[in-house]
Formats: sequence, structure tokens, C-alpha cells
Amino acid sequence: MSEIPDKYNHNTAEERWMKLWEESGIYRWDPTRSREETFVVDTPPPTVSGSLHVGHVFSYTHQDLIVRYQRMRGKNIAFPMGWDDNGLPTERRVQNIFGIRCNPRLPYNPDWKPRRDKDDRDVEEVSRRNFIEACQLVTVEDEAAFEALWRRLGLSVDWNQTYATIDAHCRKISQLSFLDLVEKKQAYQVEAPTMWDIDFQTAVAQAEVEDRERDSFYHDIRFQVEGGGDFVISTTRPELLPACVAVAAHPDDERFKPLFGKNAITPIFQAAVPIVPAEHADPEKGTGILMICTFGDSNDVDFWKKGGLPLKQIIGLQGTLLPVEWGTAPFTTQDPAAAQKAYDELAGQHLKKARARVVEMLAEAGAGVGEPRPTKQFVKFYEKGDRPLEFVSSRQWFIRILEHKEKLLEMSRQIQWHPDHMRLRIEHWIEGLNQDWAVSRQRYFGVAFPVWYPLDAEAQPDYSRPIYADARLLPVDPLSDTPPGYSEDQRHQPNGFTGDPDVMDTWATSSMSPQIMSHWGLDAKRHNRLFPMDVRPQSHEIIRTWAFYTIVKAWMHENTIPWKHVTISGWILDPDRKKMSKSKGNVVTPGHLLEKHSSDSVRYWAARARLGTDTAFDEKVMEQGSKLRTKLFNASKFVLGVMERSGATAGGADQITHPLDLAMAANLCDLVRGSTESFDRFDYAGALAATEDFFWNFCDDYVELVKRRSYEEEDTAGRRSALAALKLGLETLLRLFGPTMPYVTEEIWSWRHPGSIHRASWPSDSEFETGGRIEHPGAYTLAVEVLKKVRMAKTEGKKNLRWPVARLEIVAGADDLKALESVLEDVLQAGAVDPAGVTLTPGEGLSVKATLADNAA
RNA sequence: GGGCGAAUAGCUCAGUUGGUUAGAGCAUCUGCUUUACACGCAGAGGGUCGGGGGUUCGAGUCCCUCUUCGCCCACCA
Repeated sequence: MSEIPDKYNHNTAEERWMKLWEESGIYRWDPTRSREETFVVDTPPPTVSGSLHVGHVFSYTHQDLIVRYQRMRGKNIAFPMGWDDNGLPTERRVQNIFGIRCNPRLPYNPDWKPRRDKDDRDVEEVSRRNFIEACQLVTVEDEAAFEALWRRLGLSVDWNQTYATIDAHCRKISQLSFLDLVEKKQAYQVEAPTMWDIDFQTAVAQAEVEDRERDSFYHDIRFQVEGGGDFVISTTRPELLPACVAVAAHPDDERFKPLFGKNAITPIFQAAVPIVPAEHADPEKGTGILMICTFGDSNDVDFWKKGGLPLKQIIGLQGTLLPVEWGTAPFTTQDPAAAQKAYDELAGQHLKKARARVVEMLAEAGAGVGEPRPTKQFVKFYEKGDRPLEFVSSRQWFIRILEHKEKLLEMSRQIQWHPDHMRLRIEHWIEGLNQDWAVSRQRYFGVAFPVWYPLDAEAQPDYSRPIYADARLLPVDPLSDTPPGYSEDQRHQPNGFTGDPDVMDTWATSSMSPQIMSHWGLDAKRHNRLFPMDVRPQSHEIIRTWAFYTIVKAWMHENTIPWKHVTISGWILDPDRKKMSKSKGNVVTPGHLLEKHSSDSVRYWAARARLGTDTAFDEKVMEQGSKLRTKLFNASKFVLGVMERSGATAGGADQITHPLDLAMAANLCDLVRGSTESFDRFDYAGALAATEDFFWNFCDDYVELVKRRSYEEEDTAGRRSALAALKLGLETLLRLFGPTMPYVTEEIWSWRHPGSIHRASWPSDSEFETGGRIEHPGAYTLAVEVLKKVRMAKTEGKKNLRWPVARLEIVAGADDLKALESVLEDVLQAGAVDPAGVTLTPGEGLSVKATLADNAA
């Protein structure tokens, strides 16, 4: 029992409870309880890119609402927190903050320290290990900022269960995963054309690619046909002319049918290339005949993969044209000297400059036809990149997914998606897959592949005999650790070894987030108590990556789904209905919102948005939350005061016997059932709306109606019933609001209860075993209706609500009159009606006429 | 080009399986110092439920079609 404060200051109260919750450990996961008793969340590890966003607050609140409900249902909660700190976003930030760039060939410098005052320095090159240290320095700061925000927001995370995707544990799980996939023949390495970002200098996967519309030009080029004749090709990429390996037209295209089987001669380079039929050639597009180059687009790749054509690799990893020797295969030509002379002007140039020069050459050679024609085209970009992707042949690791489409669809359908239509997104994505998962990246701050390659007598790696790390020794870094059977001095030596220099796609680690938490492969007991998990909360734009890859991994490793449910939060839109994003400059930082409105109010705003629904950022809704918070505080203070007035004590539900109280309790019981059903299907917003609606009516109508009986001096049955019902109402409503407004409900709960409300049990039917049967179910509604009529009369008479009513004439059906009589005393008192002026007349419908007294008495 | 979702009061949103005069909050207007709360209470005005067809005794709710917006996907010569 503590003193009830007069006022509620959300900032001091929230700071206080935040600390108390941590000290008391009420949100800790209990590793001794069984899987059935446990509710496990696959918390999204936020990308620690330094920027905090209201969108974060929005979606993480949704998770917490579900978690807090489950906790009150008695579940042992496993709600961890991870930090996604590896990958390109971190590398980019670190490069900018410290003005550094990674050069993996440099040796580690133990004395080097990152400096933030980079103003007038040139970009500094540092070793991979130094670079990673700089990354870690930044991410630790970012993680602290996130944790502070999460704590203040009231996320009921178990802060003992945290991980960072670059930490040793995550690297170990990621490498274990990789070795398991190698063992299961699901991971393979191949030299093949791969989508390549020339700026980031890395391969990228299909899931990270987006199409962007660009302005472009068709250039018309005349090709000669061997043995006579010519034709014109329209191309947007004339710079690929030296890489042309064939020209193709549709097999049914009468214009070109006679040419199939002959050779065309490329202008300038004078290379003879076959004229072939190809289904993908569209007679309507361009001139109906096109160049096949290695490689201009994915059609070229697909066609080339069918075999029979040489590989003329002219695009280098930096996006410049490679030097080549004309006159030797595959760069055959009828005029080696001329071809070489022309090409030497292009070698070393960036693609864009090469294009311009080729166009000039074509014009000089008379092979350019007319002026370039502007067009729009969709070009593939790495989602974080600025220049178009190129298809470059390189050695990469892949994970087999194309051949498992059916199985992956089946697994996806075993999972329940909320809202359900989000399941279609992953189904369509799986159906549309056209490449295996390219999982290696030519980057530095990431998880290394636990692989080395033996070197032959010429110190060339033998990729057909990779050396895998011993699973017991993970994590390893093949660039500094020595493979089994070798000594470190054999590194890079003839007949020695070399480490795989690549790192894994960041999703290769994030896709293991359930197993990272459960310690798959390391602690079977823990794993079985946490996996498969209950719910994966996430946003919809990463269904094709995070959700998809996690499903892939769980199936490949253990032939199971990773979780039973996926909940998808919507986006926050600014008032113009645009998605909020940093680049648009319309982001609202969440810290000051919590200060200004309180965490409870910001959570209220988030809780009103249903899963999958995009929501406008609206501080008005937060203000509405603040009103609710204040009302909860004031109403609780008052109800407790009434309950405990002059030494009276409110009893249990069995004390509830008065018709009005019985009816209220029955309505409340319905509310509890409805809210429980809503929460069970992750509809926290529906539960909140119903609870809020009930609460305001409880305050305005019910509390007013029972004041008379609760104020009685004698310990009557009527008073006992009123006090017990007030107690039941207050304690039930507080718990229903608990998940949404954890701070203010905890504050109020603490006045009269020893433990946390967040460990209290969720209201259930058994709490509504009242001391009487309901004879007039409509009594409460009727009482409210009559009271409203009385109030209306006072408002229309411009009198205050205490103004006495001289006469009250009620006409109603016989049953309603009976019901009304049972609660009439409460109604008359609440309306300040003179009992002597009341007439009850049987009749049709319900009609109420109130006549105000002349004087205020 | 294909798919998914959305369109309800000035604004932000509810409207369960089709069923009486379509709801809430904010905003607007009007009253009320009422001893829990003026971040309150009592009221009022405000919507042809995007357009058009159809099914039905009855449609915001089901079917078709169109329009607008958002998102996802698509082979980009």
C-alpha cells in the first residue's frame, strides 16, 4: 500500500519504472521451463546505422504488445535483442566518419587509431582488421543509443539475451550453417556471370536488386553479312560491340530467316559472329534483331549459358574496359590491326566514356545510322548502389534455391502470416526466382567463409579441393588462421594455401537469427526450448530477403519451419502519404516524442495501427493517448478513493449482487473475452479500441451511477456490491491496458499490489463469478439511456449537471419498466431527480421527459 | 505488363459472418467552475461509404467493371 500521488509526471515515472523493471528482472527468460510454456520472438535485429526512426518505435511496439499479452497469459517469454552491425551500411558510415577505406592487402597496424577529425586529410587506407575495429567502435555507440531508446519505450526485452551479427557467436553459427550446407550439397562455388556492383566491388544477390527507370538512347548500327548484304541493329549499349558474340532474331521472323546460319561482321572490330534464332528476340522491338554480348543483360547470360558461344570478357570489376588482344581467340577478327587500334582507345576507359567513343568511331566508319533516339529503359541496380549492375564472370558461392521452389512454397504455407495476404508476397517471390542465392560478397566487415584453397606449384589456387575448417574450431578467419595440415609460413607459397578472401552476404547471418538465439548446433537443450519459434515480426519490404532466407535455412538445416507466425507491420507515412525515409528528410526522431508525449502515448499511437496497415505519422493520436493516460490515472485515483472510503473494503466478485453491477460485470466479461480473442489473433488494435471504448463509458456512466450506493454509510449489500464491482472494473481494465500503456498501469497497480502488473495474470472468466444471476440484462443500458436523457435536458436548459430535476416521466415496455425499477434509485441519484416527481407508464418504445426544477435547491 | 493492398465525416481511423436512423477521436460550434479529471463533462452540426453496373426483400459489406493512390514483381536489345 503506497501513498497515491496527486499528479503523474510521465518523464520521472517512466525513468523510475524503467530502472525498477531492469532491477527486478521481470522480463527475463526462464531457461528451465518447457517449450510449450514458452513464447519465443525472433526479434528483428535493427541495422545499427546510427539513425533512429519513428518507424522503429512503431513496429517494435507492435512486438511488445504481443509479448506483454503472452506474458500475462503466463507464458515464459523469450524476447531477445540483436544488432545487425555487419554489412555495407556500416562500412559506408565508417568510411565517411573516419575517412578511411579498407585495403585487405595491408598488414594490421596495432598502433592505428581511428580519428574523427578527417576534414583536410586524404582518404586513408587501412588493413581489414583495422577497418573492422573501426566498424566495431561505431556500432557499439549506435547499439547503446538503440538500447536506451528501447528501454525508454518500454520494450520488455530480456537484456541478458542479446547478440550482434558480427560477434563471435554469430560468426560461429553462420559458419556452422555454411559447413552444414556444404555437407548437404546445398552450397556450391562456381565461376559464372554474376550481377556485380562496380562501385561496391562486390557480387549481389537477386533479392538485393531493384529496377530503376533511366533515360537512354537507341543507337542504330549497320552490320555487314558475310557473303553480302547488311542489316541494322538498335542497341542502347554500343560500347559492348567488342563483346558481341552473336546476333539474334526471332525464329519466325521472315525478315531474318534467310540469314540464320550465316555470319555477321561487326563494324569497327570486323569480327565474324553467327546470326542465330532466339526466342527472346522481340520482332516489334528495335529493328527486330539484336546483339548478344558477354554480357549486356540477363538475356545475354541465359543465352550464353546454353553453350556454343565464346566468352568475350571486356568489362572489368572496376567497370572499366579490360585490355584484350585482337586476333587471338576469343577475340577473332578479319582485321587484327584495325581492331586493336580501335580497341586500344577504349581499354581502361569507364563504360560511359567508352560508349561515347564507340559512337564516334561508328560515325567515322559510316556504320552509325541516323541520330541516337531517346528511350526509357529499366535497368538493374543494386538497391544501395548508384550505377547500374553489370554481369561479370567471377567465382562466387551460391546456395541452391531454384531446385527447391516447391518445397519452399510448401514451408511458407505452413506458416501463418498476419495479415494473411502477406503470404502471397513470398509465394510470388519464390515462384519468380531465377537465380540461386549468391551468398559471397567481396567486402570486409562481415562473416568470413571458413574455407582455404590449396595452391599448386605455380601458387595458383585449386578451387576444386577446398579445405574446410573444423567445426569445433569456429569461428575462423581464413586470412589469419591456418588450415588443418598446413603451417602459417605456407600461406601464398607454391604448394601452400590461401584463404577465401570473401565475406558472406549479411542475410546469410540474419537468416540464422532463430538459431543464433537458440544456439543451434551448440546446445541442443536450449535449442529445443526455443526452436521453432512462435513469431517473427518484420516489415514487408524484407519478406523476399529476411523471411525468405530464414525459411530456406530452417528447412535445409532441420527440415522445419523457423516459426509458426509472421507478423508484418506497416510503414509510417508522413502527412503527404509518402513513406518516411532519411533521404527525403521527413523523418521525425523518436526520442523527443517520448519526452513530449510519454512512451505510453507513443505506444498508444502505434497500438492503434493494425498489422500490415500503413499509418500516417500523427501527433494528434499521441495526444489522444496522453488524455487516456491522464484519465486512467485520475479515474483510478478516484475509484480507489471511493472503494476505500471511511474504512470500507471492496470484496471479490461474489459480493456483486445488485442488478446494475451484475450487468456491468457481464459486459466487462464480454470485453475480456473479446480482447483475448483479438490478442490471440495478434489484433492488439481491436482489443485496445474495445477496451478504450468500455473504459470511457465506465468512467462517465457507471461510476456516476454507483456513487450513491458506494457513498452509503452503512455496510449494506448495495454498497458491498458497488465496491466489489468498482474493484473488479478497475483491476480488469488496468490489466487490459497493461500491454499498451505499461508505465501508467504499472504505476497505478503498484499503489495496491505488491508485484508488477506485467506479471499479473490476464483477466479470465473465473474472475467474473458474481454473487447473483442477471434477471434484467438490459438494466445497465436502460439506466444509461435514461441518464443521458436527463443530462440532455440539463444541457439544453443550459444548466449544470447537478441541477435538480423536478419531474421525470418515463414511458416504456413492461419488461423494460421492470428492469428500470431495479436500478431506478441509482439513476435518480446520478441525475439529481426528485423521486416524488417520477412516473413510470407502460407503453411502446422508450420515451423519457425530464423537467428541470426552477431553482438549484 | 502481372500481382497485392487501399479508397468511409475537414483530418486520422473503426465498421466481425450482408439486416433497423453508418461509428469514434481530433477539428468546428454550443452549453457546464460538476468536490477524480477543463488533457474534463454534456450536447450539436458534418458522410449520395471513389464512379458505374449487378446479385438480393435488403449492400459500406458479395460479384463485375472503371478511376486514383501505395507497394511488390517483370527479359532492361
